[in-house]
Amino acid sequence: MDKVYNHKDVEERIYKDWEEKGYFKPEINPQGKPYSIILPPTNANGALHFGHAMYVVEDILIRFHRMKGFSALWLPGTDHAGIETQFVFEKKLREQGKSRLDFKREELYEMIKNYVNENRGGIEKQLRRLGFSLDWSREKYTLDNNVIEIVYDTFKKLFADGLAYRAKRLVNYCTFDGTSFSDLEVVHEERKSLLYYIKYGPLVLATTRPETKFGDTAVAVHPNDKRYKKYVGQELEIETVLGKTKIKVIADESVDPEFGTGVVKITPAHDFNDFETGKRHKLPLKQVIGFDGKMNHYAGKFAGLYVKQARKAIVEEMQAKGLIEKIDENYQNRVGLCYKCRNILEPLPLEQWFVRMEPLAKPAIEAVKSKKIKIYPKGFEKRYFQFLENIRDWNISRQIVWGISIPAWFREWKPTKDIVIMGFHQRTEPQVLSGKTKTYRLRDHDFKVGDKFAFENSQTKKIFGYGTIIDIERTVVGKIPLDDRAHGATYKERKELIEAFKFHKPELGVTEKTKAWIYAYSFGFLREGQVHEIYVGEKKPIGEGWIQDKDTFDTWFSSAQWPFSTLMTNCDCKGSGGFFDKFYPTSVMETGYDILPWWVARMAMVGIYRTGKIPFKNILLHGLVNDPLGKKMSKSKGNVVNPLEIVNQYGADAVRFALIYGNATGNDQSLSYPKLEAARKFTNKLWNMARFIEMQKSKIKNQKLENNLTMEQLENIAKHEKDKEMVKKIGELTEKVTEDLEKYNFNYAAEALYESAWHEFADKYIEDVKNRINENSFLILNSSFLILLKLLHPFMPFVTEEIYQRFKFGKSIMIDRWPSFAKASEGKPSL
RNA sequence: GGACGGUUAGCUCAGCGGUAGAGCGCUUCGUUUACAUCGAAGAUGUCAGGGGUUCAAAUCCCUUACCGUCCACCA
Repeated sequence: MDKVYNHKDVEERIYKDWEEKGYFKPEINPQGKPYSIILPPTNANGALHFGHAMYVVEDILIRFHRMKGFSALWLPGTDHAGIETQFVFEKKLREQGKSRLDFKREELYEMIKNYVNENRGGIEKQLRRLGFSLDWSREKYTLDNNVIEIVYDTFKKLFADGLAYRAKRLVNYCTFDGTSFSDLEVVHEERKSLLYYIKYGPLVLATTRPETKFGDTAVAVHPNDKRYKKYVGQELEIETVLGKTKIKVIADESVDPEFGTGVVKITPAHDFNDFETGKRHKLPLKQVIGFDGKMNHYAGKFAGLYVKQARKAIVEEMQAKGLIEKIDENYQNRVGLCYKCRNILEPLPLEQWFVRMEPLAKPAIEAVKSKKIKIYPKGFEKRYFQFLENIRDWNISRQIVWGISIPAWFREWKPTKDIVIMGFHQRTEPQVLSGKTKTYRLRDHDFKVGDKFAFENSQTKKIFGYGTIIDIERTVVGKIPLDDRAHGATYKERKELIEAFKFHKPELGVTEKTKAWIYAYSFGFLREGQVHEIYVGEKKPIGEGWIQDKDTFDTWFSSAQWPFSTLMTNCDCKGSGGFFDKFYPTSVMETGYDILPWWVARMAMVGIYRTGKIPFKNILLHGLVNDPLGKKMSKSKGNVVNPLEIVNQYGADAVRFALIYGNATGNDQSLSYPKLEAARKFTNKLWNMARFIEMQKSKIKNQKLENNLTMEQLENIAKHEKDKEMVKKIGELTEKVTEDLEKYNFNYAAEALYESAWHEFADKYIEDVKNRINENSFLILNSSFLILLKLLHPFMPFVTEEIYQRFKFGKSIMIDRWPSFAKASEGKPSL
């Protein structure tokens, strides 16, 4: 053995050997109880960063359980990372003087696909460098066909249950990147904005966005504001930069009389608050800013200007016309920025797919409250609840090409002459508009599948949408499902349903046995003159004129399904049942706390919804690795440290140990070079302890001493006081490390191991035994060292394996068993 | 505007009800025949400030300050 441990001679060779021998597969413990972790999917196009290095926690758990005899599965996978990847690619295009707009959708998709394929496999190699015992034969990709199928099925189920619906709403739209984002993806930033006080006829109002005034469809005041009471309900004639126009004054509770002048302009198409106010007062949506970020024709001579330019030009002209009373230059507000390009997001009205969150969030909350899912460290429970309790519907449409296309089809509605009308009570109209796809009837409308009909508001007699019948069920009231989300309304008891029917047809004397018809339909709405039908399914429906939804799913929509989509598409290849049955729910979901709402909470919701079971039993969250000065690593700051360089320099074992040692689970840490150096020295110390023992071996006559003894055997043969003490200490250490690992107290275990190995075993025990070595004490020395190695193996897999193989003539430590200790032995022999 | 986390030795951080801990650094001595090193011994802290609970508080409660993070549609 060399005097110094050289990780470069060891790590690559050993990893290859492990992988070739199939040690990472759960099959190596065929009888074991299942233990499973799904690795958070890494960006297929990405490179390793310290966030990935923290997954060492998962490797520790997997190696620990594998040695304990579990059938342990650690399943890797990669994510197409839609927005991330498309934007990286677009940046490349820009460098070549091109843009995404120069290509057709299909072309762009192919280009990105090729680009990703060229880079794929990179991150997997890097994860191997860290020693991660991932079952690579089971690796999945979010764009694998069978994964996509599962994503489609989930979407279809959501649609059929009335939980996925299409609605035109204001979305956070980045006019630079050309896509909308979910609420979570908006970065809010405090900014100093100019607050303009603008004259609206006799009124003055304050706004930061004078350029949206062309989209104003009202001005609002608080209903109790005495100053303005006389104007409410009036139509004011006002002077604008485009000449005279008229505007209505409304009263709305949402107006804060204290802010500005207490008057606010209502621009439903460009402000989230105003959109809501507009809905309450049935104000028209007047979009004056286009998806290209430019003013449209409503802006008159300002049309074609970008928002910023338009604001400047309009303000100048207003000032010239004396329409601006004053400008407050010290006003602070928060603006929503695109998390990718940092441009200001424009709230724009767009028709998108939304997922109703409340029905999904409730069981996810309940799962944690009832301890079916446990969160570690416990402090994160609050954040989990906070997010789920205040959740809003999730916008899952993205206007990018790199992603899973949405299996939905639209077509323009062409009413036929003999269009049939189906009446809906006024109060059910909102249900239909938000995605109701079933209706119960007591009258046979003589519909056939494929028939078209118009939705009519029975009270106002107005047509508000169209539909095509896709399924008809003839039944009786008593057999109508009460908890049918696709019907919009759900009933707790049959009584309520019968009441509802009586409301519409009192003359029939409805009972459970009354005949009923259930019509399921695809639906389309009348909106601003546009009419279209919606159909959900992968295949183009029969009929003319269907066009597929051009959008793709939010990447997190597929990620949210990762625990079951990976397991449903994997098997143990012996035909004895799929991985889903065996490994779902997974044992632990381990990831950085920063994606708790983005990913973990959504997995909990979607997992429970789709499979009826929790997706994982435990949530374990690790902290962030900051730069040595404690600042968050980021490309823009230029302080990103490449973990591979650190691995090259210190060895994977040292990097792993340094990340665990002295850092409480879930806490952030700063990358510490002294700690890395200390960990490197620790690997070297272990190496030299082994070297010392090897040297002693030659002094011993009995050469059969290579076999390690169990704790029980050691206890029996220890004669010398110091030997007995050592055996006792090793037993206690085994117990402590086992407990700490089971409780996810990785740092405790690492610290105890470091302390015991170095300061007890090496400094005290070896120093003592050195001068009195004989066959008996050598056995103790050798065997307790091997136990130490096994305890250390989950943390430092490479050195421990290299030494172990030398001691055991090539046998792997990975297929040895975790040491058991007399006191709390699980009743299994330790070898 | 809400919420969470942090504030402990020069530095990086553990500890979270029972007389202050680790790594690195520092001081002294020793070793260089397991250890590009290692060992032995040592110094160093009103555990952010204030108040409270307790026989006992770095550890629980309240409060203040500073730092950090997350969430939130105020023109």
